[in-house]
Amino acid sequence: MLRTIYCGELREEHIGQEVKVCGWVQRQRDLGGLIFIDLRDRSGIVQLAFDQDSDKEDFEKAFATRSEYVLCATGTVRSRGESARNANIPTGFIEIAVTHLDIISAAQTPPFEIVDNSNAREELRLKHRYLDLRRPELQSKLIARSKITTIARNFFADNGFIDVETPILVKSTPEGARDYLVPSRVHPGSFYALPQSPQLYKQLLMVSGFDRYFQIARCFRDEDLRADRQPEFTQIDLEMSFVDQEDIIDVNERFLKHLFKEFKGIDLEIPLQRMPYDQAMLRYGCDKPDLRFGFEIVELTELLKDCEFKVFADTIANGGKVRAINVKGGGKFTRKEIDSLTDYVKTQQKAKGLAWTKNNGGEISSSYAKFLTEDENKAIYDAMGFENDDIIFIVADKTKVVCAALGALRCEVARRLNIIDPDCYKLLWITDFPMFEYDEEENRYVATHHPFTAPRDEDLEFLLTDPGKVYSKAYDIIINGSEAGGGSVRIHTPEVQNKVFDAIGLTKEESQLKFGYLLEAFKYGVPPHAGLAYGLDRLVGLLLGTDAIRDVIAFPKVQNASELMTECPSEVPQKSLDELFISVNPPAKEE
RNA sequence: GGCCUGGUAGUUCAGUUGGUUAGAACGCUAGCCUGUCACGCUAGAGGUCAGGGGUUCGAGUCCCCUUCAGGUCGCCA
Repeated sequence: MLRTIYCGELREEHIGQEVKVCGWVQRQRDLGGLIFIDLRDRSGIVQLAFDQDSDKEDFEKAFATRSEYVLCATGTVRSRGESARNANIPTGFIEIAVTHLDIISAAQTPPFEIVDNSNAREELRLKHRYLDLRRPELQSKLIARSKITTIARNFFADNGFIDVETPILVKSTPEGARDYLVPSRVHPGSFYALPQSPQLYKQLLMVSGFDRYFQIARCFRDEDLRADRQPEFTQIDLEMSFVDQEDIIDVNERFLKHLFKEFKGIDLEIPLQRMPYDQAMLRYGCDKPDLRFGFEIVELTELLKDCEFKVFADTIANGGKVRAINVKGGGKFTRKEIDSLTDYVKTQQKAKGLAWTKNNGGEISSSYAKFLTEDENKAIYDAMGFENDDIIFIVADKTKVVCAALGALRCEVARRLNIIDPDCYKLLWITDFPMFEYDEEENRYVATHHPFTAPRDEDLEFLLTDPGKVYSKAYDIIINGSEAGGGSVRIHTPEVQNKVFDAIGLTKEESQLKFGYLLEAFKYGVPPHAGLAYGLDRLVGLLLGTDAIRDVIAFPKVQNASELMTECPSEVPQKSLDELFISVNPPAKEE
């Protein structure tokens, strides 16, 4: 071993001891006859000291030392003089009087300084991710992620879950997200897919009788990226047999309580709040409501259906809705700020606009009030609980657009008003999702969750007659307005499974071709089963208070799904393509 | 695929109405300095203003295209 202790672990109790430390040079301070070096490893920083008493050769090495050199130093821990202490760092009361210094590796000046709160642009940092990862801030995030997975592994192991690895090369299932395809050399023209999730394998493990399955599983989706979406991501994936929705919710509430206690020291109150999907859409305009603030959506359609204002009346006459939120403390928004919010709303599902009334210190102004009667305006005030310093935002549009616009707006104003407490965690379950959504482009129903989700028992009769009326036994766990995980009770009879395939327009032949092995397995004795998967990257991000999951992934991809450091994906030699019987038609390039 | 924001020294940025030789801070290099810890002081090097085209007597600045990065809508069963 080159080292006897980590830099950041040294304290006054080590004074007098001879130690060996290794690390990177954070900074060298040359005072002439005296040189200090801050040596950094993952635990922190310790000061190395060199003076006239030091070995002459060591002193010259210390003089030649530059940022990010890798050093190994042997020396004696000594107290710093009373006046020379640095109370700002944990090792600030001691230093190492170096008796032997090895420069293990020199370093070029890095392209950006390795310091926390680095302002260097992310593009550059990602190109040199190994340097960015030297920053304590990023190191602590990955260390935290490791703690969280350890807590999860231990919890689920303690609760009887068995960790099983499922394949990475799987059968392509073109339902849902795009697959990453992997060609097979020994099967020319045939392709594996990378799994979007271990969904069917974990169900088959239930058929096999493992009863409780758990895996920290890498998943892949070839879709566009977002701050909280990477093409490869990690799930904490689990499945249980002989259970229903309540059992899944129970074990996961206990897990979350344990996780929040262990990792954040927060006592989570369980059982958590639950809200059916329809109610969430009505009150918050989305299926992942952020409950850290109010501004609930209020239905005004009935109240305004006979009004003279064409924008509202026509929308209602055409089957649309008029709904509103009351932003407490928004009365002070300037016209400019309101315009900016209007622009923001227009980016949501192409909403047409935003009507508003504000009360700024008793002075009431409005974009629409003059088109309504006094009674109608009064009725809106009453319905909204309109008071001093409030602003009412109204959106009139198709139901879907109203939900999207107001749902996004309430979050946006909360951000702008800066009323979100970063230490506050609001968790809830969203339940009773619609089983199907109608896909306008494909002219058919598609599964909202996935087609193995069980319909509610009471809705079974509508499965083929009126799929739009069917709700499912699906549930999402929402943390601070972010979907941290989701799951469902699964279908476990071939009859129901075939009906669902039928409802989404899959013919017998197609379903046999895509999922035949599952249907076959279901003929041999299936336990009722259900499960859930957490988005680990998002969960870690939420617990660390970062929106961009890039920050909690060691080597993330950028928005066009490439990796700046390795520059993948990349072209391959023609020979590799020939071996796979693949020919590439390059996209037409302009001369 | 659409929309928005950004790209000026190694880094982070400033750069007025289009006008002389494009600046600052940090970093870097060299010298001085025995208690610094964002050490200090002195001097110095460092620029294809993302790339291409256009307007103009003159473009970092205005226009067009391309490209890269970020955000977002579509997409993500």
